[in-house]
Amino acid sequence: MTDIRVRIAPSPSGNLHIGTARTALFNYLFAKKNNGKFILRIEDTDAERTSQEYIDNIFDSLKALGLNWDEGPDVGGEYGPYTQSERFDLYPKYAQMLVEKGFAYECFCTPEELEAEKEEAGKNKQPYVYSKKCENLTEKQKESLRKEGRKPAIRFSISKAQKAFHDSNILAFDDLVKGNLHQDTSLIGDFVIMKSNGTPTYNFAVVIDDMLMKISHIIRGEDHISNTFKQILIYEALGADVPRFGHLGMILAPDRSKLSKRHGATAVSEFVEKGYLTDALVNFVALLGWSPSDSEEIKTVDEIAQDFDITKISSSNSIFEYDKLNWMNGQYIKKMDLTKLYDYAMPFLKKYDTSKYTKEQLIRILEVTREPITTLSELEFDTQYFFEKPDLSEVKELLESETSKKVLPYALDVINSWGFDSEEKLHEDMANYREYFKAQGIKPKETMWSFRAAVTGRTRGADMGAIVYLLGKDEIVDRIKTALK
RNA sequence: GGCGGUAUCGUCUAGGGGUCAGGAUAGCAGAUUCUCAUUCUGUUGACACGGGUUCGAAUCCCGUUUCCGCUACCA
Repeated sequence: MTDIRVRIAPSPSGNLHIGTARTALFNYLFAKKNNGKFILRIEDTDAERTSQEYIDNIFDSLKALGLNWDEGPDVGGEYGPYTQSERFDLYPKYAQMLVEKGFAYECFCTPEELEAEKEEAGKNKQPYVYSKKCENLTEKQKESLRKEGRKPAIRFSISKAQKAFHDSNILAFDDLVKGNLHQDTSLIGDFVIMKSNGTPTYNFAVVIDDMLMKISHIIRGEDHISNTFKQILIYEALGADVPRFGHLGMILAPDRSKLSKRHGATAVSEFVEKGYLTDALVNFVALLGWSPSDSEEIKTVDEIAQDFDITKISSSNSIFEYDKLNWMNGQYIKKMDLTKLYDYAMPFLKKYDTSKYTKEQLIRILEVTREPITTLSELEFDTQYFFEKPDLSEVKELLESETSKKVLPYALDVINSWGFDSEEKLHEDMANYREYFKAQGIKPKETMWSFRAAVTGRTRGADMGAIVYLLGKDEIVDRIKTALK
């Protein structure tokens, strides 16, 4: 059996898209499950849209997701270079080989001529396929065209390849996720493989690269299905082994359109900026199409890899809804190691002067505020009262209530006896404080509402004992006094 | 338009000739807690449609429809 080698080949014309991340994940999982190699190739043929910033973003995002590659531009490998722009000298000779074998030919058509063909087809309501008028040009004709100053593109002859390797017009292959797929290739026009400027087109470059990099399985989005037929024919014409293909359904926005900026975040890095954990992101995105054989949905990438079977992936599109992502992210936040949480959370607390607390105290703050949150970005609001005086406008009414008028002054009376040197003691003291009013018919809940409102300006939040402990006696007294004014 | 793909709760999905069509999330209801949070419990909710085949179809077949993609000298 040949070595399993898969790849992800993003084009650095933007930050790493969540959809690309999912494709990368499935490739990674497939490689891990089958002891294969996962390869990263940067397809930067389109120089105008490429930037180093995007390349870095792709590297960083993939790493953050834990999708480490075995071969790639930075780590190298046997089949480099792994950046397409560094491979430009490779393509012409393969194109030439195809021309010599009769599977490709020079095309001198101008954009205007091509445009006219298309218009004509449109007028007659016929699907457009290239007319092949350059396929049988004589040397003489080519020479005179060249003299006119025309630079030829190279087109691939679909019909010749199809005839050479197949009995009918039908080209079929067995897709790893979709099963048998087929297409009448007489409906496909001869497409350009080398542009007149000497650079390869996508469909040609991928085949050459995948062939040279010995890619055994190509797992990608179903938007590539129609390209697959063209690519298979190129492999065959080149005399290369045809890899296995697997086409994944797309990720759609809730309105069933392509996931785009107007739906919110699209890049992995944007999700991270919004407070999503890469562990949660990767877990969530795996569940779009894949489902675990047991009922446990929260799993690490390694655990998923154990259970992964490309064949059992859903072949339909799936919609990206935040509901479940949010829930899952919350689960990860709740279970996260506290020092790790500290590292991840601090960037979201930039707005505040955190220097008045020790690292241990800050960790405690995070520990007591993490429970209800869904994204790390909520931390800014939820920890606000630890760093700033509370805004009492939202709880004005509550503070003016009868309960508050009894409960708050009394707190001031007894607070000196509270055990501020330990959180545990404070909990007891506050329990007694609640009991005192409970005896007077005020529910513990109500007592705490007033107290919490005075101290934090909120009606809900972290454990009150922890808040009082972390803020300290003087601050609490000061806040209650302010609230009573 | 042509070609290709797709179809199970709102969403992600499991299953698949005879199941109360299962789970997760969201929703709703209740319980616990100092907290309209968390957690826990319960609950609403689906086989796109029309024809076949069959004792029996959500499952198999045919057709329709939906939605998605492709239809470049972009990738």
